[in-house]
Amino acid sequence: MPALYADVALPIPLHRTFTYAVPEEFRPRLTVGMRVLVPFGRTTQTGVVTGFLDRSNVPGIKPIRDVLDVVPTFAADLLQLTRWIADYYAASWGDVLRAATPQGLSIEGSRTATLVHVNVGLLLATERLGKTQRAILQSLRNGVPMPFETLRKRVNAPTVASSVLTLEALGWVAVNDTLKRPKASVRRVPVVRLSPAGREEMQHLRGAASVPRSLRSLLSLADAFTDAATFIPLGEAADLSSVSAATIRSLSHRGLVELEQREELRDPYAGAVEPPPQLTMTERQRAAVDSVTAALDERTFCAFLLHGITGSGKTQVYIESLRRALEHGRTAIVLVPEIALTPQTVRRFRSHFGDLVAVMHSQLSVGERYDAWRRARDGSAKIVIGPRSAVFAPLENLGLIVVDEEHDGSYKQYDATPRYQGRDTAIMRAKANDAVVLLGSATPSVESYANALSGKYRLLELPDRIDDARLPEVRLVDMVAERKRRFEETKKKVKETGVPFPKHFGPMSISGTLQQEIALRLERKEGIILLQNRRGFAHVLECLECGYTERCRNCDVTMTYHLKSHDLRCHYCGARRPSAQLCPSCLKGELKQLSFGTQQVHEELQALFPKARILRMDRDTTRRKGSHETLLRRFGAGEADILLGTQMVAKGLDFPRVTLVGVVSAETQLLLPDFRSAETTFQLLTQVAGRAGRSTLRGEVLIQTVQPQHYSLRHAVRHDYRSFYDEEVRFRTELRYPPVTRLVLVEVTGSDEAAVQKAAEEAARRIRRSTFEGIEVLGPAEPPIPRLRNLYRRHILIKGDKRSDPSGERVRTLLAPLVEEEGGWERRKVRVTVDVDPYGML
DNA sequence: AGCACGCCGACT
DNA sequence: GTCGGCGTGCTC
Repeated sequence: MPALYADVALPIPLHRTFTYAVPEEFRPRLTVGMRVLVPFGRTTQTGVVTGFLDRSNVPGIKPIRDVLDVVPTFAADLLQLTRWIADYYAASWGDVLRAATPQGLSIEGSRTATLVHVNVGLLLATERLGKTQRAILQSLRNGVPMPFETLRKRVNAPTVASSVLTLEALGWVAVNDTLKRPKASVRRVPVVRLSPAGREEMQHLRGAASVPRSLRSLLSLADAFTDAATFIPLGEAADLSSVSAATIRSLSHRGLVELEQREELRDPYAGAVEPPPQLTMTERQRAAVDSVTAALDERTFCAFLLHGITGSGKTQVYIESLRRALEHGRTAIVLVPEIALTPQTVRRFRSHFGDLVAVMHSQLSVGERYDAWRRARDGSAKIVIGPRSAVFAPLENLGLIVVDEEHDGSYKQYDATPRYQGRDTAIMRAKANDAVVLLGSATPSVESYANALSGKYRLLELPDRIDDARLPEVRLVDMVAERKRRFEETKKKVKETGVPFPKHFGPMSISGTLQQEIALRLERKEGIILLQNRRGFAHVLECLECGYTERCRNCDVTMTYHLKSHDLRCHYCGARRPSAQLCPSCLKGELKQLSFGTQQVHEELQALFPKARILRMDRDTTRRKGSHETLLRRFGAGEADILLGTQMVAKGLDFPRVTLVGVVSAETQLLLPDFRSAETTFQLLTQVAGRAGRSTLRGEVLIQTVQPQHYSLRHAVRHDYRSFYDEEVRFRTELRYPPVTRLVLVEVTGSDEAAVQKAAEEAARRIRRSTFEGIEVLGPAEPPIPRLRNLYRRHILIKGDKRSDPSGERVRTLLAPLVEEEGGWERRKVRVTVDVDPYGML
């Protein structure tokens, strides 16, 4: 018997479900995983049915207003997975489900206000009304219903509801509950073909001496069809035959052609199919594929870590493994870092699997994304490729999940709930589906490599480059020594020639060594890539006398100097300020730029090599959609000699002509106040080094640094991941960081610093009250960026021993007093966010 | 997260 | 005396 009540998860930060009555009419067809429209307070929400009940003693139960699905949006495995995310990452189930729903599928209730009173002018003239109320009446004066949200923006008020409702009580305004249509829908196009009658008529006409005027169009139309039985789009038929769409429609009225509406799938990557290149695998690659295949055969969960150096052919292993999964009649997901999801990546998979591949990408339109999701669900797509959120692809019979560049930080959502890790979620999903996970990287995360060494994952290694190309030679350039040398040289020159000593002997970003190598490549017409990462940490103005730096008044970080506009900008909140010439602190020194961003390096390079063609690639030059692609293509085509940019250049394409990679300063990454900085430095350097010398030409990499003795750099020079790992894991163990511990970062923010501090102390007290063996609670502390977008911040860091608490269950009990008591203390003037397994901790 | 209810300062 | 500020509590 169908149940009377349903539990519904709602996209609100309350960690529980709500019970609704299921009206008679919905009972036969409503199932778990379907989206429903429910009344909630004074609003309407889209929720997901998570279970059924035969009885409930919740007082004042309301009925479900509508059922939005015919087929459940969430199959059982996805419901379970989202539940796990909610539990593990301390988020509400409804919020997780919303994150897993294709964009545009949710329906939001919205209230609209309509003017009822006839004469606004009279009201405004005669009645005594508040400012907001007057503005509302003004906005509504033309009688068109307006959603509260629009109204709120129009009158520029923080909230508009109470004022409108007052006006409603006075009888001047009517309030209606309306629903916004979902943005994504199925697109249909008319298609046409000749009907049997039409085909018969054609036979007659072809034999006939003269064609009646009324049938001439049929004759021309027939040319458009290569095959009488298949439908072609109406527009196409009209174009090919020069018969207007209206005429074709009239032919259909006479029964000579058939018109139908066909669902069309919006696919921006359509036609990107190329014949696959011949696959000849190395012994190692074959062994890796065989291991994956064996696990697929067994139909049990198994996780592999594929450690393959750059250029070792990891993608081929992915492709062959995917092929095997498909042969087993199973489906697959390929997760890639957001930045790597380029048309080239897609084309590579499309060339092997054609239309069986569906692409999910945040840059697709809502409709395109919805169609990709639909193709996954109805089984017409067997492989879904996409970033983090593609882990929620509604595939049935999932056999394989590939996580490319598994160490990449973009798998962790850090800026919104749920703060989940896509790679770890993939592992949980595979586990629940008896599927195989293949994590691939040239520089595995310390966490994953530890799992591989402990036997939790199986390690597959590709230690050789596929084309037998040699790894590039990597050299460190000691910038301290370099500066000293340059100082001595200048001094000598001053002595010899008598020219005055330069007024500002500021640091230069390009060392003599790097300069020489660049000159050599320019002469040989070989490509050069220069990396200068972290825009926000460069371009800083410092006082030459006292070392003062200009800081943002909202965010308390050093501001960045922009050459074009000659002003200072905050990288975080976007605030601008003109830059002072004289130090406002000591009033003596001059403010000068002591470190470098891509723009500064660009200018210096151009001065050193006036003839060199330099392409700059950073967030400023790639803001426009597709410009990233264009820049890479231009460089690849040899339109420029030097590609200069931020981390983006490390993840681009392979350019055979590149023989020199220069890292302007390893410190920009290494000096970040984060426990992972050595790891991310090693990863970045290895990755960018991999850009050099993929062809027959041997590549060379120069890394400029002030601490050439640092282990991260030393091991990067020798391409020695394992030694780096050993040293890094020792440091992590000593300081009790992952992988030996599990971190939970509790952040308290608010505009009242004292309140933030107080709330943070209270939060820390509550956490400590229930602490237990193996748990360490640090803080509250001021984070490296103590103020962001005018909000003060405090961090509390929880370190939990992973061995005694492998699932994180026990650590979660500590968070209960923070997340369960939604009201009360934390609602005051501060916000508390919980980030389990955080990435950056700035 | 919204939204409503309710209690205190600045305006007619 | 009211308007509307935000602190507090609730939503099936």
